[in-house]
Amino acid sequence: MGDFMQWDEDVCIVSGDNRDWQDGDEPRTVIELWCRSRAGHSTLLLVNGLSPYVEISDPSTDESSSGSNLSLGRVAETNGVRGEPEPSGMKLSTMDGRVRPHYRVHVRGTTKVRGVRKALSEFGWTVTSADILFVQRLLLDLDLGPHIRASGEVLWAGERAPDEAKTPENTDVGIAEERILSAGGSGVYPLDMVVSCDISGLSRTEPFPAPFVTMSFDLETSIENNTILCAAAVVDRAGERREYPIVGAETEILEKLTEVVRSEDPDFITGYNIDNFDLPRMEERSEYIDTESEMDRATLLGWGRVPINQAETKRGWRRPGRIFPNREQNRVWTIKGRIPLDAWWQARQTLRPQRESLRYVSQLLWPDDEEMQKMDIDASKMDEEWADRPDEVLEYCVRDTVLPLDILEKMKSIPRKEALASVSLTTVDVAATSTTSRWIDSLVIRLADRSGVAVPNTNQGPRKQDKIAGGYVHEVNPGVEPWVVVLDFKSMYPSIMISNNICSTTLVRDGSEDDSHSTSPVTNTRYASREERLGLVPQLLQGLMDSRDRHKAALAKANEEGDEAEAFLQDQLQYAVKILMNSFYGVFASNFYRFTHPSLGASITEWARHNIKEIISKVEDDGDDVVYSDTDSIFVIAPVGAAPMNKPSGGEELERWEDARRATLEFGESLAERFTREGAELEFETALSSFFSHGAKKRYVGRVVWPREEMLIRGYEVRRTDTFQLLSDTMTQMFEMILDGNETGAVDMTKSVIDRVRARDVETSQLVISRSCKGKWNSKKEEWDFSVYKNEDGLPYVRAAKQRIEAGLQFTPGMKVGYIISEPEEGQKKQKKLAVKAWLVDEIGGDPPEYDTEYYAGRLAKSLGRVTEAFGWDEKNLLKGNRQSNLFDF
DNA sequence: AGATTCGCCTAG
DNA sequence: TAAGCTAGGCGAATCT
Repeated sequence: MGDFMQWDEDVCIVSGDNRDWQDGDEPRTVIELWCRSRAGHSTLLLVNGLSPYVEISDPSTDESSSGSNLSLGRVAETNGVRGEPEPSGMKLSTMDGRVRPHYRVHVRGTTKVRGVRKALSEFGWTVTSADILFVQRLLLDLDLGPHIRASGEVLWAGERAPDEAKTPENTDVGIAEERILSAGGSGVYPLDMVVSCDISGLSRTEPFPAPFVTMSFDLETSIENNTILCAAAVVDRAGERREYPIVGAETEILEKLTEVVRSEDPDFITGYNIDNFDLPRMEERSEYIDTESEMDRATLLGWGRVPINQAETKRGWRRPGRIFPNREQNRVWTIKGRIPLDAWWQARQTLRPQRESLRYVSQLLWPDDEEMQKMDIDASKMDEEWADRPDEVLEYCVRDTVLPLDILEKMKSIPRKEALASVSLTTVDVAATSTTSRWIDSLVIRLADRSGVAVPNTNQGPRKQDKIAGGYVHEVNPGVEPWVVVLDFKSMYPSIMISNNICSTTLVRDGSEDDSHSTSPVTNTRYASREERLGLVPQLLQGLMDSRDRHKAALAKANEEGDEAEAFLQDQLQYAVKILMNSFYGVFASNFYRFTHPSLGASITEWARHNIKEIISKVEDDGDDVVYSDTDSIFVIAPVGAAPMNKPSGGEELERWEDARRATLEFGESLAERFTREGAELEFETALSSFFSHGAKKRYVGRVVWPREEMLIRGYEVRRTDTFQLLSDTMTQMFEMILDGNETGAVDMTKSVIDRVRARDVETSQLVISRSCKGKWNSKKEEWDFSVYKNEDGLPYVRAAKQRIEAGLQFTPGMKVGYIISEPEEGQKKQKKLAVKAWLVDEIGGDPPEYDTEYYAGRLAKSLGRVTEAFGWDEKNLLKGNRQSNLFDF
């Protein structure tokens, strides 16, 4: 037996899984951690030493009980239980607010947990901590985050492994495989290294930017028969890109693509719309191609980061082999050990583009780069294109794999996920593809385990329950108001949770009343004082607030020292903390979360409404006017006397303007100071030289003069992705003029735009409207199903989606569908519905459809008329088309 | 013509 | 099933 190579290094955990195995007679569970090292190679860690467990308590016991009334012996004899239950001390149950003795019950493998949980519940035990993934359990129990130091023995060292890690044994596939199997692994994993370690070999490290490897891919497929015509992949390894154009028979294409995945070993897999197009298509084609066995199919689609062997390819009970990409119940795709990250979805979430085609998004990001937006292949006629000019199609395919990498890079998607993983202490895949409740679980359960609080299971079943009341929104009057200050509460909901100690562990449930309690203003919901018991959530939120301050300080320091990399890292971290803090309220106001109670969310908003209303009435008592308020903000007119709203270019007028600005700032600061108290910091956010609303809540505009000069627009069409560009641009221009006091000019400008529309003097692309459209694939009928809608053909965007599909273009549930309202054709004139024409120019070029001039003139007049009506010009007036708005128009 | 319903999108 | 929340505006179709 040769020597084992001892090894330790810093890695970032991409993803994890667990594997039950037999160590002789002993059932064991090993945790597999797929990691990227700080130095750049990939490492699979096989971690042994932790066994799955659940916790139990006897509901008939309480704080004074020395044992349980139910039989612990019977627990030990239950099928799947390992050994005797161990007392784990007195714990608080957040289900009933009682403290009672708890026991830890070890289970013989993760697959037995479900059965043990069921059996013990039937005996009358309350079972807790029973729905936590075993990988998550490792991070919780060892208090790890994604960035760890790992030390163990190198079982396998592949080509890209550091030379100093290599020995004759660990570079020999046969020997390595044997050693991996006896450490609980499944074979030689397709990573640079496989390292075996014990839980004692893992410890948390400071976050560092891991040099992840990303692969982007794209398929071109036949519209006639769905076959794959060609494919491309590009791999980004520390900024170095390698392109793989792939042609050949369909089987060959799939094999080559799979070979790229297995040899390049990427952590992230991206592409444009891979979730809904490329991955499902590959699954379908690989199943269609007649293979002898799942082992054979693995050569076509074995993208999972596991060895290709019988165990990994075999379909288990309700579970396909780990070797294949898999989509559970039509939801997100999982690829074991890797992270599928669809560039389409990321772009949509981050950029909120008006349209979502790859072409449109590229143009948005790189308006000057023609090469990136070039579209010389008609995707709706792919079969002909492929027959006529395969080289160009392949080139087009390669370009469409490069763009998603550039898009992710531009949006900093991957560093953001890594930062979120770091602050929420989860693996990177959980941060990237999971949901807010999982991030919060990671922090809350960790603290609960250390604080003697039992961890209940996630609430199952359909949601019923009444909605809780939300924030307060103040009425707003139509018109312009000069010189307004905007103040808002800093992190309002988190602050309320902290200062009132709101948590399921502190909620007073027994009706007791004590002066020390924190009592909500209207419903008198009570929470224990911090001194009596500091809530888990307030404790976590305070920690997050402090850590955000630390990251911000580190960011400032790094900027000062010119350390760009460090500044970037700290900025990502502080931003991730902000996101995470703001997620708490939503999760705790939901009704499925394990640590929630209907009172929690309701008390938070109750305090919020109380606080803001109290300030409004105090400000008004002082004689100042509150013009608007939404949830945590308040807009107050600054008493500055008569001063010009728009900045004069010089002279005495400019001085008066500057005096007004100075007085406004002083007023804002004085309000902030006056109303800030412990745990409720009211910040002076912005000063406006003018504020306008047409009188609807959540829709307003302001000219900001402090802390920077800009226009602030909220709610209006300008902000929305479902209006057309011309409306958005015209409205922006109109607001500029209104805020300068030039109301007549605004009306004239608007009228002239309406005239131009009527004269067909605008580009049709300025008139595209787009909205998200749902839909389900009906695999029996082989068609898209829009029956989620009560009246599918009554919705313009659904009609447009159907036209898209008809034209042979892709449709993805949830995608934004663009369309134009056109003149109704002769036969349709009687119809009351709008004549919709799908906008396909972005994808297949060609002539745009003719637009309906009266419809667009009407839409402009309606939206802009709502605004101008505030000073006497209504929709009808705008439509009159009389450009000179002088006195005679009235 | 006004009211009602559905559905999307935004503010916070 | 898996799942952050509520308040609010408005367009289009449809009903009265």
